[in-house]
Amino acid sequence: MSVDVSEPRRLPVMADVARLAGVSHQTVSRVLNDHPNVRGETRERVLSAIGDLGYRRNLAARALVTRHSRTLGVVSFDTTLYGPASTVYGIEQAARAAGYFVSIVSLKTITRASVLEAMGYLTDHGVDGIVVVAPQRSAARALADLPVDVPTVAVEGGRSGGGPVVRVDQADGARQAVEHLLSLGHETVWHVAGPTAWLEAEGRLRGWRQALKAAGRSVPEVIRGDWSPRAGYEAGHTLAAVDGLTAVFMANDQMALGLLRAFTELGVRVPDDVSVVGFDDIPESEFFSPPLTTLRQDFGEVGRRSIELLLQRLESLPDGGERRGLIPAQLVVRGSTGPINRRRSRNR
Amino acid sequence: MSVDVSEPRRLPVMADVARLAGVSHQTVSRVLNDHPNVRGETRERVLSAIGDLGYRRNLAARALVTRHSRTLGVVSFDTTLYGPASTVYGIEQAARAAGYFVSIVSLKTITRASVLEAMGYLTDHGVDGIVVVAPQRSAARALADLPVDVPTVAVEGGRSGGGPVVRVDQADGARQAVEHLLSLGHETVWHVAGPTAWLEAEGRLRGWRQALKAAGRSVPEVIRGDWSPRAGYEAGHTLAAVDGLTAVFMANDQMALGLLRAFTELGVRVPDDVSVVGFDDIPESEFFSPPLTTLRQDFGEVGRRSIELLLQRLESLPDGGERRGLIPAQLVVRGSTGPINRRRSRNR
DNA sequence: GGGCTGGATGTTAGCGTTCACAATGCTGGT
DNA sequence: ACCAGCATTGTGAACGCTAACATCCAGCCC
Repeated sequence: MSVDVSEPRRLPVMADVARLAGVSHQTVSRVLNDHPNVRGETRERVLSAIGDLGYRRNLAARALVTRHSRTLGVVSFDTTLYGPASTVYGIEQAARAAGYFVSIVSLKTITRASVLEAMGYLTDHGVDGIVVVAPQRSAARALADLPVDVPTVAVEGGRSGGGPVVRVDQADGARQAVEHLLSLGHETVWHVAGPTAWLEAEGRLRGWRQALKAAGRSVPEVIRGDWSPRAGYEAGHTLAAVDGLTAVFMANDQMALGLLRAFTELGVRVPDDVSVVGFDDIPESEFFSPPLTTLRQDFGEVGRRSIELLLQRLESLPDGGERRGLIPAQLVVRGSTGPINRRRSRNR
Repeated sequence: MSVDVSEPRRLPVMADVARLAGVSHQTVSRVLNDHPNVRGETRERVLSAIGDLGYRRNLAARALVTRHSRTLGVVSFDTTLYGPASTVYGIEQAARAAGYFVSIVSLKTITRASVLEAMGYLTDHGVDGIVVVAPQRSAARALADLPVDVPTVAVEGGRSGGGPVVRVDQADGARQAVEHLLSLGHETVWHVAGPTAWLEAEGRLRGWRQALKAAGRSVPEVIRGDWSPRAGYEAGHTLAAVDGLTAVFMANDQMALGLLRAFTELGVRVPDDVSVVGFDDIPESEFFSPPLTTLRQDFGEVGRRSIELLLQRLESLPDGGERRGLIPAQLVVRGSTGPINRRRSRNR
């Protein structure tokens, strides 16, 4: 009795396809790479041999000789947060649409060393380009004097080195928030900012301050948070004790949520007593109590633009002159802001 | 006048290191791969040559000959959502800790075809193993009869094929939710479920139903949502009209938020009139109004366990016998649940 | 001291692809 | 009828690494 010990057959390689189609391996390669000079009938024959064998080309071998991998690297900080997660998602979709693959490194902490290590890791793996989504000051600095020679695009990185940067216009968003509140009759606007290490936090802070100054209003003391709802909650307790407070601009929606919670506990009514504006427009914001007025950031567009810029450099496409993508934030007015109520009867 | 046209110098390769260190390239390879039989002094020499030249090994060449890439693939659905994002994050951290790299494919829609395409894409790129984070029924089916021969682990996939699966014990979580509510004196518990296509939704639904039956309670009609806050909001309007309603178990926190919003608008007090339990414990839940009682899923642990199982298969580590990781959900009691209030005076 | 063991190192041959160049055959203009 | 020119196809040599085998030499036992 002979058992059918099927050979541990290797996966088919180009030579196998060539043999079956009765051509040389080079012709197979030409078909695969859409080389123009292949006779239609030959192409058909090769294609059907590929189909029969279930051949798939070995990309490692290809990468070895071409020196590119059609893989893009992404370095990101905390992809658990809505903003980075959405941006990475946008990047991934755009990259794949352009025929690229995406490898990702999520950093727990952003330091010059960790960013550099991540980029080294990615270049070792032969990525053709890198998008760095790391909106902290330290990441921006790490990028500025980069020893790596892989094309790179920064997201929210505002680097000094002049490399391409894609970001949302934070300062302008903050300006819109302030002007919206002032137009409702508020005398001034308080601000709970994000950590100083974050460029986005600084951009929003700057926009807020400038808008107030431009309108000739007093600029209240800045309160700092760490983006978390808890920080907003604590800020809420602080702000509830401020006399004459009527409007607050929170640096992100999560902190706005914490603030709303604190205000609810303390009997501060929104928007009757105090108007609140957030930033990000996370999916939950529309259903806060009250629904949050906030600034929408189009993270998908950020991802797309960064891939676009990266591919421009990679494939030396027509430059378009545009080295920076500045994407506007969009004010979404909901129930958490309203006209100032001068006859309010808050009890503190 | 002679211009110093510096050669477009290639990156150093192993042969360059070998020459500088006065050894053969194979010895360099041995040093790099921690082969035991290299004299200490030789190793030092090689290492310092590597340092001087800034040599980094070419992983494409390595992958070509070894047939592994030390890269793991992740197929995921909508990494914008908190759950998938956290899981992917956990996977990435665990993989990197184990010396693996992570490539990711995010799917917009889950179909058998799209999952298969993603996996083909990943195998083309030579990944050594794949984690599929795609908690829909269709993804589970796609995995069941997989033509690809790469080791795979499913997350939340509960496949019939018997491959390894890591998941949170949804049904048990739902049971905890129901028992918590019953213990507070509620007669029965309504449920707003997720889409039928999602295995998690079905698991929670099953657990809810079984727990009610086990306690001999009536099982109300199921309401379906799509996980979004808006769906919860609409369910809130429906449920506010239900007579005798005192407790609701929402299939996720986002829908719970929408429900809370609807109840606020309609004057239904939580927890005085109705108690509400969510599922997920997103960072925002603690700051809802009121803070949400919910079931915490340890997504990081899910990621770690899935990598652990995958590596077991890849490196044929001691199996541990465990082909499935079942991770318990943990009840977090907050302000949205309370004892039944029989003398309530709701006005409908 | 001769053969044997085993550590340390070198040599050679791929891995599967693309690139550069060569070779072939066909067309058409003169 | 001849040759240029082009489309089509084939040949051989990289790409940079690891695996397998070969070699050398020291130490050891009987």
